[in-house]
Amino acid sequence: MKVSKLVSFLNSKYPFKISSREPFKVLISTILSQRTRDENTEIASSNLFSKYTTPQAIADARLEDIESPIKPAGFYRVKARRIREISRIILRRFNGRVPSSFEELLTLPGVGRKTANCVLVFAYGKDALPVDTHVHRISNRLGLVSSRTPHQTEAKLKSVIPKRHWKPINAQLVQFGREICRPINPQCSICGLNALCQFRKKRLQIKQK
DNA sequence: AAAACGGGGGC
DNA sequence: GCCCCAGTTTT
Repeated sequence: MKVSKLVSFLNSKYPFKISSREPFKVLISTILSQRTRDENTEIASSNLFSKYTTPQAIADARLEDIESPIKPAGFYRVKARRIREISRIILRRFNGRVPSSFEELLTLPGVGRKTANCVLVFAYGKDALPVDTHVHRISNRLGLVSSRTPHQTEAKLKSVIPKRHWKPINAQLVQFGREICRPINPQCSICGLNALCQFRKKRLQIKQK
Protein backbone atom coordinates (compact mmCIF):
# COMPACT_ATOMS: atom_id res chain seq x y z
CA MET A 1 0.00 0.00 0.00
CA LYS A 2 1.46 3.32 -1.09
CA VAL A 3 0.94 6.07 1.48
CA SER A 4 0.24 8.64 -1.24
CA LYS A 5 -2.56 6.45 -2.60
CA LEU A 6 -4.13 6.13 0.85
CA VAL A 7 -3.86 9.85 1.61
CA SER A 8 -5.43 10.95 -1.66
CA PHE A 9 -8.18 8.35 -1.27
CA LEU A 10 -9.00 9.56 2.24
CA ASN A 11 -8.88 13.24 1.29
CA SER A 12 -11.24 12.78 -1.62
CA LYS A 13 -13.70 10.51 0.18
CA TYR A 14 -13.59 12.00 3.69
CA PRO A 15 -12.91 15.76 3.57
CA PHE A 16 -11.64 16.87 6.94
CA LYS A 17 -13.41 19.50 9.02
CA ILE A 18 -12.83 20.22 12.68
CA SER A 19 -15.54 21.94 14.72
CA SER A 20 -13.69 23.56 17.62
CA ARG A 21 -10.05 24.34 18.35
CA GLU A 22 -10.68 25.76 21.81
CA PRO A 23 -8.52 23.49 24.02
CA PHE A 24 -11.05 22.98 26.82
CA LYS A 25 -13.83 22.10 24.40
CA VAL A 26 -11.55 19.79 22.43
CA LEU A 27 -10.50 18.01 25.62
CA ILE A 28 -14.00 17.56 27.04
CA SER A 29 -15.48 16.56 23.67
CA THR A 30 -12.74 13.98 23.24
CA ILE A 31 -13.45 12.52 26.69
CA LEU A 32 -17.12 12.29 25.72
CA SER A 33 -16.20 10.57 22.43
CA GLN A 34 -14.49 7.62 24.12
CA ARG A 35 -16.20 4.36 23.08
CA THR A 36 -19.03 6.49 21.69
CA ARG A 37 -20.35 7.14 18.20
CA ASP A 38 -19.94 10.56 16.68
CA GLU A 39 -23.64 11.48 16.61
CA ASN A 40 -24.05 10.81 20.31
CA THR A 41 -20.84 12.65 21.13
CA GLU A 42 -22.14 15.73 19.31
CA ILE A 43 -25.42 15.70 21.21
CA ALA A 44 -23.77 15.23 24.59
CA SER A 45 -21.15 17.87 23.90
CA SER A 46 -23.74 20.37 22.70
CA ASN A 47 -25.95 19.68 25.72
CA LEU A 48 -23.08 20.19 28.14
CA PHE A 49 -21.62 23.36 26.59
CA SER A 50 -24.99 25.03 26.25
CA LYS A 51 -25.24 24.70 30.03
CA TYR A 52 -21.62 25.30 31.10
CA THR A 53 -19.00 27.19 29.13
CA THR A 54 -15.99 27.40 31.44
CA PRO A 55 -13.86 25.03 33.55
CA GLN A 56 -14.93 27.07 36.59
CA ALA A 57 -18.63 26.46 35.90
CA ILE A 58 -18.10 22.71 35.54
CA ALA A 59 -15.80 22.58 38.56
CA ASP A 60 -18.58 24.12 40.68
CA ALA A 61 -21.45 22.05 39.26
CA ARG A 62 -23.20 19.19 41.00
CA LEU A 63 -22.30 15.79 39.58
CA GLU A 64 -25.87 14.98 38.58
CA ASP A 65 -26.10 18.27 36.67
CA ILE A 66 -23.15 17.14 34.56
CA GLU A 67 -24.39 13.56 34.18
CA SER A 68 -27.77 14.52 32.79
CA PRO A 69 -26.65 16.45 29.65
CA ILE A 70 -23.96 13.91 28.70
CA LYS A 71 -26.10 10.78 29.04
CA PRO A 72 -26.32 10.20 25.25
CA ALA A 73 -22.55 9.63 25.21
CA GLY A 74 -22.79 6.63 27.54
CA PHE A 75 -20.46 5.89 30.47
CA TYR A 76 -22.01 9.07 31.78
CA ARG A 77 -21.30 8.60 35.49
CA VAL A 78 -17.59 7.98 35.14
CA LYS A 79 -17.26 10.61 32.42
CA ALA A 80 -19.07 13.24 34.52
CA ARG A 81 -16.83 12.55 37.49
CA ARG A 82 -13.70 12.77 35.35
CA ILE A 83 -14.85 15.93 33.52
CA ARG A 84 -15.47 17.71 36.81
CA GLU A 85 -12.19 16.52 38.28
CA ILE A 86 -10.33 17.56 35.12
CA SER A 87 -11.88 21.04 35.41
CA ARG A 88 -10.81 21.32 39.04
CA ILE A 89 -7.27 20.15 38.30
CA ILE A 90 -6.98 22.59 35.40
CA LEU A 91 -8.01 25.45 37.69
CA ARG A 92 -5.91 24.41 40.65
CA ARG A 93 -2.75 23.14 39.01
CA PHE A 94 -2.66 24.56 35.48
CA ASN A 95 -3.84 28.12 36.08
CA GLY A 96 -7.15 27.56 34.28
CA ARG A 97 -5.60 26.43 30.99
CA VAL A 98 -5.57 22.99 29.41
CA PRO A 99 -1.96 21.74 29.51
CA SER A 100 -0.21 21.52 26.16
CA SER A 101 2.34 18.80 26.83
CA PHE A 102 1.73 15.09 26.42
CA GLU A 103 3.06 14.23 29.89
CA GLU A 104 0.90 16.81 31.66
CA LEU A 105 -2.22 15.78 29.74
CA LEU A 106 -1.68 12.16 30.80
CA THR A 107 -1.93 13.21 34.47
CA LEU A 108 -5.60 14.15 33.96
CA PRO A 109 -8.16 11.45 34.88
CA GLY A 110 -9.64 9.75 31.81
CA VAL A 111 -6.88 11.02 29.51
CA GLY A 112 -4.78 8.32 27.84
CA ARG A 113 -2.56 8.32 24.74
CA LYS A 114 -5.38 8.73 22.25
CA THR A 115 -7.14 11.60 24.04
CA ALA A 116 -3.88 13.42 24.81
CA ASN A 117 -2.83 13.20 21.17
CA CYS A 118 -6.22 14.54 20.03
CA VAL A 119 -5.76 17.62 22.23
CA LEU A 120 -2.19 18.13 21.01
CA VAL A 121 -3.05 18.00 17.33
CA PHE A 122 -6.54 19.57 17.27
CA ALA A 123 -6.20 22.23 19.97
CA TYR A 124 -2.50 23.07 19.78
CA GLY A 125 -1.59 22.13 16.22
CA LYS A 126 1.27 19.89 17.33
CA ASP A 127 2.61 16.93 15.39
CA ALA A 128 0.54 14.19 17.02
CA LEU A 129 -1.27 11.23 15.46
CA PRO A 130 -4.04 9.80 17.62
CA VAL A 131 -4.42 6.03 17.22
CA ASP A 132 -7.62 4.26 18.24
CA THR A 133 -8.94 0.80 17.47
CA HIS A 134 -10.04 1.77 13.95
CA VAL A 135 -6.69 3.29 13.02
CA HIS A 136 -4.88 0.32 14.54
CA ARG A 137 -6.98 -2.30 12.75
CA ILE A 138 -7.04 -0.59 9.35
CA SER A 139 -3.32 0.21 9.33
CA ASN A 140 -2.57 -3.46 9.91
CA ARG A 141 -5.06 -4.67 7.32
CA LEU A 142 -3.70 -2.38 4.63
CA GLY A 143 -0.17 -3.49 5.45
CA LEU A 144 0.94 0.01 6.43
CA VAL A 145 2.15 -1.43 9.73
CA SER A 146 2.54 -4.81 11.36
CA SER A 147 2.08 -4.14 15.04
CA ARG A 148 0.39 -5.65 18.05
CA THR A 149 -0.41 -2.50 20.03
CA PRO A 150 -1.87 0.92 19.13
CA HIS A 151 1.29 2.48 20.57
CA GLN A 152 3.48 0.58 18.10
CA THR A 153 1.09 1.48 15.30
CA GLU A 154 1.37 5.15 16.22
CA ALA A 155 5.18 5.10 16.07
CA LYS A 156 5.22 3.23 12.77
CA LEU A 157 2.59 5.43 11.12
CA LYS A 158 4.51 8.56 12.12
CA SER A 159 7.59 7.18 10.44
CA VAL A 160 5.73 6.29 7.24
CA ILE A 161 3.25 9.17 6.76
CA PRO A 162 4.51 12.74 6.10
CA LYS A 163 3.75 15.12 8.99
CA ARG A 164 1.49 17.39 6.98
CA HIS A 165 -0.99 14.51 6.63
CA TRP A 166 -1.16 13.48 10.28
CA LYS A 167 -4.00 15.72 11.44
CA PRO A 168 -6.94 14.34 9.42
CA ILE A 169 -5.82 10.68 9.46
CA ASN A 170 -7.62 9.65 12.64
CA ALA A 171 -11.02 11.12 11.80
CA GLN A 172 -10.83 9.84 8.23
CA LEU A 173 -9.87 6.28 9.14
CA VAL A 174 -12.55 6.15 11.84
CA GLN A 175 -15.21 7.08 9.29
CA PHE A 176 -13.75 4.65 6.77
CA GLY A 177 -13.69 1.98 9.48
CA ARG A 178 -17.29 2.56 10.44
CA GLU A 179 -18.77 2.22 6.97
CA ILE A 180 -16.32 0.09 4.97
CA CYS A 181 -13.35 -1.42 6.81
CA ARG A 182 -15.43 -2.70 9.72
CA PRO A 183 -14.06 -4.92 12.49
CA ILE A 184 -16.36 -7.72 11.32
CA ASN A 185 -18.04 -8.07 7.92
CA PRO A 186 -15.77 -5.58 6.15
CA GLN A 187 -17.29 -4.31 2.91
CA CYS A 188 -14.29 -5.26 0.77
CA SER A 189 -16.33 -5.60 -2.41
CA ILE A 190 -17.21 -1.89 -2.42
CA CYS A 191 -13.94 -0.62 -0.95
CA GLY A 192 -11.97 1.79 -3.11
CA LEU A 193 -8.71 0.39 -1.76
CA ASN A 194 -9.42 -3.31 -2.20
CA ALA A 195 -7.05 -3.74 -5.14
CA LEU A 196 -4.15 -2.62 -2.96
CA CYS A 197 -5.14 -4.31 0.29
CA GLN A 198 -3.25 -7.24 1.83
CA PHE A 199 -6.16 -8.18 4.07
CA ARG A 200 -8.49 -8.41 1.06
CA LYS A 201 -5.98 -10.60 -0.76
CA LYS A 202 -5.74 -13.01 2.18
CA ARG A 203 -9.51 -13.20 2.53
CA LEU A 204 -9.85 -14.16 -1.12
CA GLN A 205 -7.16 -16.84 -0.77
CA ILE A 206 -8.98 -18.33 2.21
CA LYS A 207 -12.26 -18.37 0.32
CA GLN A 208 -10.61 -20.26 -2.56
CA LYS A 209 -9.89 -23.29 -0.37
C1' DA B 1 -4.88 -10.07 30.64
C1' DA B 2 -9.55 -9.17 31.67
C1' DA B 3 -13.32 -6.64 33.66
C1' DA B 4 -15.97 -2.52 34.19
C1' DC B 5 -18.24 1.53 32.73
C1' DG B 6 -23.55 2.57 29.50
C1' DG B 7 -27.14 4.76 26.51
C1' DG B 8 -28.22 4.45 21.74
C1' DG B 9 -28.71 2.25 17.44
C1' DG B 10 -28.40 -1.77 14.09
C1' DC B 11 -30.38 -5.98 13.23
C1' DG C 1 -34.00 -8.85 22.77
C1' DC C 2 -29.08 -9.17 21.81
C1' DC C 3 -24.77 -7.18 20.49
C1' DC C 4 -21.50 -3.66 19.44
C1' DC C 5 -19.29 0.88 20.02
C1' DA C 6 -13.83 7.59 18.33
C1' DG C 7 -10.69 4.27 25.61
C1' DT C 8 -9.13 4.38 30.10
C1' DT C 9 -8.72 2.71 34.62
C1' DT C 10 -8.84 -0.85 37.92
C1' DT C 11 -8.48 -5.59 39.37
